[in-house]
Amino acid sequence: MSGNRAPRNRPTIHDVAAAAGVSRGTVSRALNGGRNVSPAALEAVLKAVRTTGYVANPAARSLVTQRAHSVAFVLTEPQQRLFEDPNFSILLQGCTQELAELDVPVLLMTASTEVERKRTSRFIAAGHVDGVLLVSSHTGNPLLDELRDSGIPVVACGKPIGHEGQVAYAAADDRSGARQMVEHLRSRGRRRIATITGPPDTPGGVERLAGYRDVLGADATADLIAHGDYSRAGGEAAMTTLLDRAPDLDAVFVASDLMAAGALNVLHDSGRRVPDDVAVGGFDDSSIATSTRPALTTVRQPFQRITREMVRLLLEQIQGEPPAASILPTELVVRAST
Amino acid sequence: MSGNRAPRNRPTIHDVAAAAGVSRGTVSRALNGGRNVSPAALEAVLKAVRTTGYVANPAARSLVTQRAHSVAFVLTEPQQRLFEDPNFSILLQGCTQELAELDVPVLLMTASTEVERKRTSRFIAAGHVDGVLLVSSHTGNPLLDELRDSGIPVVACGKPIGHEGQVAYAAADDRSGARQMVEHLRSRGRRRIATITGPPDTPGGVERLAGYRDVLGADATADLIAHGDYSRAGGEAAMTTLLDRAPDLDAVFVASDLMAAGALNVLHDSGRRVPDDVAVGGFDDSSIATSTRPALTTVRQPFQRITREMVRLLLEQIQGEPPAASILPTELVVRAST
DNA sequence: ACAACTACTGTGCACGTTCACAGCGCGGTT
DNA sequence: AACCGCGCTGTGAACGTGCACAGTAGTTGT
Repeated sequence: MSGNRAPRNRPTIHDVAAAAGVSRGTVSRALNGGRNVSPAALEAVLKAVRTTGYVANPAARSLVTQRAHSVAFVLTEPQQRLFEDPNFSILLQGCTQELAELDVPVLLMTASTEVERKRTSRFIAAGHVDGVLLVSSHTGNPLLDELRDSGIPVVACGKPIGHEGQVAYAAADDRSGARQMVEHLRSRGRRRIATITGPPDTPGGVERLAGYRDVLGADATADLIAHGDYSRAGGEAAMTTLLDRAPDLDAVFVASDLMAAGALNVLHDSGRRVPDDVAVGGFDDSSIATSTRPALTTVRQPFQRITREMVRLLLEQIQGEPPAASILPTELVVRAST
Repeated sequence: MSGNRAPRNRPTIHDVAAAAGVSRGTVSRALNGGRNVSPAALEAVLKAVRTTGYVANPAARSLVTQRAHSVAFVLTEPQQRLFEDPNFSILLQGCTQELAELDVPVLLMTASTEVERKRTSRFIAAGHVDGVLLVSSHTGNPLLDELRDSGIPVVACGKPIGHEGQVAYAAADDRSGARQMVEHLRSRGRRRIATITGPPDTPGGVERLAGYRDVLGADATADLIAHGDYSRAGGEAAMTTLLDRAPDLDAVFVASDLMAAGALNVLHDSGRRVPDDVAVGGFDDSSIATSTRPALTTVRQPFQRITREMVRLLLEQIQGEPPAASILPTELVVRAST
């Protein structure tokens, strides 16, 4: 299968021990924690490590410690999302950076198709990683059940509908964030406030709609509510539907910035001015929000805190603690579109 | 350091051997390749694997095979790029998918700061991965030298300036692509064709400018050339400079779609119509190209082929073959902006 | 009949590390 | 004098796998 293998000249812990004039055990102790090692031995070991260029073999360490020292970042969404919606990139980048500081590498895996899901599931069950960061908005994916059954620590991003209390997660306070936005639109004097929601099988789809209803009550009539799928095209389609059903609307709360960008295009094409005729509010405060024309008023998700919490919750579970949840506050960011 | 460890109930190859009534060696042979195994033994092993739920321990396997069975995807750019510029996401997604089919996971690592570079370098030197996919446009990063010295297989994305012939790489034919675009602009009757380049220490910055000069010759005067940094803001700044220096320009070839999006905004704000007053051509054909107004004429980079070649070149090197290069053709995509 | 070959199987070893245990010298207490 | 605890150290035993080697039985060739 492989070609001729080069003679491995990598120094082992034996070489370091010999160079330092101590035993393997002392070298190991000196490098891991350093308890019960005399200053003289410690110095000799460190010097020997420097001269030999020794680096511990991760496979050998994993074999005995039963720890992979790595975690998986699993995306169950269609892969296209990874590069259309900046949210996923931000989450990935945040988690990677957070974990890199702890010297824990991140394995990127996808599970959007049946084949991929099986592969990923088998891979994780093989013990290749110590834990899983699961980014999956849609519910009903059997991967979460499989992971839970295999007993591996998991942290979801966003409330895992149907698994609350069983699976750890970190999420923004979607409902309260939606309330902030709709109240803001009202305070601007808007009375016919429509909404474009996320898919009803996602926490963002459910919670942000609930926040919208909290504020509008009976004013939240069915003609003012259209469903999107978090894609730009979905936002365009939903906005078209809304204009058709309620041409007199004077504001739209859109459940994601990407969909809001699509909605802005449709509003522009219909001849309406934003915000003069129609105010538009987004959700996420992703990089898109500042590049639309006009710049988007939106609800900032604290992504940095979310990724930090995801990592913390995962490491806690790896240490043996039970799964917990973290819900983080959002912030209204007012720009030119409202 | 860790809590109380659960009693490992994971079945080992011993358990499978016992259940199948054969020896460990036979199980190993049956699962790897299956040469010299009797049909009866093979079936017994497969059945035992099913009943026990056995999955090979990757650490133990790596320890003996001296292979990590994983590769690293290393990004040396500022991290912000990962989620602002869709190109990186596409490369990452493509490589991940390509490798997933071979059951090779991808470790995502960054090396934008000094600390990160050292960490990544040390990590790779530890033998945690079999090879490196290096996405680094800027030259002069010492990581490439470090990796080469450590003898690990590396494939760069884009020609590694100053390392040609030493490091394998896959890249689009930037120069020829730029020629295609500038010739297209000329064929539309444009005569004052400006360009916004990439940074001069990147292959795209150098080659695409060279292609522009190939076509324009003496018409490529200095006032028509502005430098960008592949960011949207950089595109805006460069476009502003160009309009200031050459207000009579009637076309711009921009070395990336993201910068072109920025340029479009500036042109719009200056009251110019695209393409009536100024034609705009981009480069990449990233997802941005279809979401600008008007949609962007651009040069398509064959990202799928690039990632496929990167993976192929890497696997080849891991098998012991010398580093090679792959240069792939581009394609002009005409939309509304020219 | 004997040797040689083929197809298959079992066993020992090595991979490089961590961990538990035992041993050591030393000073202080019983 | 015997004992104990303490800080430090070396040693053997895993961890689970793949591979080289030797060995077996059956078939073929001379």
